[in-house]
Amino acid sequence: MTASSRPGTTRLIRHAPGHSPGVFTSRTRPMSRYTAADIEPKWQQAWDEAGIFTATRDETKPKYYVLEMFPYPSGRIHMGHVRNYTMGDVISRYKSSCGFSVLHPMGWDAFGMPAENAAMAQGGHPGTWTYDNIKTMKGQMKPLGLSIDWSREFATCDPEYYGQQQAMFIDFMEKGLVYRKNATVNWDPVDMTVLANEQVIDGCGWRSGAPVERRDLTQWFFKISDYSGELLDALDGLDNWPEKVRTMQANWIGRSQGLQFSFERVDGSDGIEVYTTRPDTLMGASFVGISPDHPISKALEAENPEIAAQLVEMRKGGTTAEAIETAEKLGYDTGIRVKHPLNPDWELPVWIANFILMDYGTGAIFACPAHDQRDLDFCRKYDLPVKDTFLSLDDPKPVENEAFVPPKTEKVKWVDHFAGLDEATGEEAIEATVKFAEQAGWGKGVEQFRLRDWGLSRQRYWGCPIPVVHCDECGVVPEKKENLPVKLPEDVSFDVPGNPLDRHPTWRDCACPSCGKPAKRETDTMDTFVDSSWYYARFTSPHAATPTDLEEASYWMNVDQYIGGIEHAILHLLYSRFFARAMNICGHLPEKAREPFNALFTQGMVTHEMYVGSEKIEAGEDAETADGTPAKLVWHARPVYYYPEDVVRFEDSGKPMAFSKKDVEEEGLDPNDTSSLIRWWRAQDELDPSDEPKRLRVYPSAKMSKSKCNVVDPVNIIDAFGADTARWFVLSDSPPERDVEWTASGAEAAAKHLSRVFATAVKIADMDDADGNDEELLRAMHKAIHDVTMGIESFGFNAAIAKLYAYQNAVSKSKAGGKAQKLAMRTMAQLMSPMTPHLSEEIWSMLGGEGLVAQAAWPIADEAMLVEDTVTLPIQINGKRRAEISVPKDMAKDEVEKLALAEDAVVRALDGKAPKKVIVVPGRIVNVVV
RNA sequence: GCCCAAGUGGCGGAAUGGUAGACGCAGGGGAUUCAAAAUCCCCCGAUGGCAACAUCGUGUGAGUUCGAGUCUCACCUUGGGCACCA
Repeated sequence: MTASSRPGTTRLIRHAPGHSPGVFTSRTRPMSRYTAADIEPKWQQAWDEAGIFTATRDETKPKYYVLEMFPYPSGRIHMGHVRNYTMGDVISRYKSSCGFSVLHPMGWDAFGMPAENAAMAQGGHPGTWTYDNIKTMKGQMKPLGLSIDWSREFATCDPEYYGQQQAMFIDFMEKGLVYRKNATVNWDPVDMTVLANEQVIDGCGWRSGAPVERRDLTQWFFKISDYSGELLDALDGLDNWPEKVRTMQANWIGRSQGLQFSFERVDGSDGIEVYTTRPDTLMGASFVGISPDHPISKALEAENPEIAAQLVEMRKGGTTAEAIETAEKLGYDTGIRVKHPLNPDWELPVWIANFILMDYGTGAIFACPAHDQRDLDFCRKYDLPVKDTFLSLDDPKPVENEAFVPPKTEKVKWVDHFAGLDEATGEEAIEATVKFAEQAGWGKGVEQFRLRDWGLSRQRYWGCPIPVVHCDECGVVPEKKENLPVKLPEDVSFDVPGNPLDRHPTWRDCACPSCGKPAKRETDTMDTFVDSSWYYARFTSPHAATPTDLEEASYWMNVDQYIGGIEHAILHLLYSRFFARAMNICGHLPEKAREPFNALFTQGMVTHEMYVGSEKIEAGEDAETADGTPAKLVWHARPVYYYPEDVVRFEDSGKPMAFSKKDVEEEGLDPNDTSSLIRWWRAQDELDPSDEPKRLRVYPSAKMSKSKCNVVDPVNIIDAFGADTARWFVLSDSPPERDVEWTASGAEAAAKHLSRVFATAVKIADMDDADGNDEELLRAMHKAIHDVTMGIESFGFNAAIAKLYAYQNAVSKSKAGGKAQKLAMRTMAQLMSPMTPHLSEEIWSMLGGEGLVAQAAWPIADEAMLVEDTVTLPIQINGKRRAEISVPKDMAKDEVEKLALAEDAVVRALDGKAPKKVIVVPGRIVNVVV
């Protein structure tokens, strides 16, 4: 019945008439062995010719927009890209099979510093570097067979794109969403540019890593802080975002509720506004503190050199985490006195204190040392009074050198207060106090946010020019929209630091859009995060003459599934959420797109073992060591990283061993002969255990990085195994949100599996269409359909792949008739097609599938086939499995119970007594309690 | 310091409150081969036992439940985020 498998013989490959793109007929060499290099280009061409990835607006179908975070064109794709885009591709292809009209675009986040750095280092123009890189990377991505609509591709450095960004900037200006102000900014001394607060990490530039300096500059800002409350509240609705990302954004926006009020000055001049989240501790006030950058501090500084000197000292403090932790509290008594709002006879001193930030709240506070550690440290240092306002109920002792700061939900006893009960929680007391102050009219409850406006000016060349003009007569005027784009000049040099636009001989010169007189262009360009804040919207109409085409945007938005790295949890995603709102206000996006990403998935990294050896190096001849020995006699080791391909790796009793391939070959050993390698290594170990310079240390799971040499180039993998293997591997093994460790054996296992599937398909294609013995296989098929579908739907790609392994085992062992086997194998092709699209097409056509598998409707599992007629029920005794019985699936409960109680193990356990209780869960389990 | 997430074999990891360890890797045994590679088949948590089987077992300790990897509380460890934000 089953035709014998004859490897090496050619086979006829059938395909349905009428569904044959040209490439089908050109197929000349049916294969018996899986050769990705032959299969993959062929099907990519077939997809191209059929144009199946071109997104088309089809009002009769539901739409689905899949987006992966677009790449920076650094020059080469890496495994992280492969993993990211493969996940998106699985979703995209799956949704397409399910009947959705899918949009799956790709573009380039192309502005930014590296292009300028390259220009500085090796000459040339940043644009040339960027577009060359894009070409290379696109060339590397194409072989992956991604279902991307390349007709929508753009780079953010295309004038068509950034021109629309400029148009939108002008719209934002009109709506009051952009403004210019003089501000103390974060200046990166290496990149010679300004950074947003979000881009300063531990006091250092996010890109350069250099400690950030403070500078006063006139800068452009987006009014993102107007949306603090909305951006925070809307997080609750983002059910399909990772909890982690929502928490990070909520912390970043940082809402607090408090009381704002003014301390009247004893000398009658303007009062001092303060903000506090603990107004209930007002009776414990010790002094009023103002920031060194507070207007009062600045005024005093101008007239008093002693204060000026003190302030220089106070502002010095570093911004790094350790610096803040160890920073000493510094203060200066201004001599100013203010009145306590509840008792005009109670005077408080006003101190300038280095720990008070100007840009949070009002830049001024009242200090309650008993219940705030910072205030307490300050008061102890300058010998200011410390007064308890409440005590612990359990341990009511006054504060010494540790402030008493219980959770706001803990009930405490109040010793001095003016509103609320004698025993109350902090929360209750705060509420009562705010109410009291508002009624008395001296204060009001306010909401404060940590989020500040987004400074977007950058003093760089390779970015989107800010489309405004500075006119002596008219001031700052937006460029006319018909003059857009304001293009970057081509003739620039990077031989000196600073902004080439500033020193360009003519680029700045222009006519004032308002009065027509000679004027100067703005030379700042936009932060590159602006470019990535709306690209998802542009993809819906990438060639429109306006930023978006509202009709297209209304159809395609929102992004149904966004996929990217966790590193963008705050910056990019917060800015994009703001931009979507601003674009809605300007009419570029529909109301529903104010929250642009319906679902977000953050994928893990691809890691690889790291191989580290050491090299003994001689110190410089002139150097001397501490004890005076000439340095050239001193040896020390320097870590040396090895590329995986230069390493011979094997395991000795499960312990990973690695040696440099060069060393092994010099020893005259065969790198593939593990047993002699182990003998060699063990012998070496016994002879001279102290000297093992040749053995490399193996560190697992390090993020792939060029400097650590633990990179695997996707191009090499595709050359060696094919795209389908690379795709299959990055999805298997680890859950997508976690890191996946790239291992050579894992990649080989993936390749082997695909070969097995192919071989099974070849064998089945040769069978005749006989019936018989089909039941078991059909059940396995429907179970696979069910399980794989569930896996994809829930982002459990690794689980879906495991089910496909199991299904392959079932199919290859099946004794069913040819007809059933062919159906089973076609279904295999369909279920695998989101992950391994090329191999799936090959198998599909080999087995007479109609058209392209990429266009076939996703199979639906028959529920009836998922339930077995007879089930194996485990029998538990007191919750421990002790036996099992096989029964018809719908056997009555008491029948099952009778059978269970007759089991040997149960009889033994009962020892003649009656069971206390018997639980029968139909089709699941029986538990006997004795 | 505050907030969040995760701890399961030698390894990556599966498990709607219902047979813990699916699937893969590594390892062991066998078939095929002159031999090897490739391929195919079997075994593979720990302890005891020739075996049937028994006992233990999902970071630690308690709890809820007929039944807990899964739910609750406390703790430990690791990873991540925030942090002089009043």
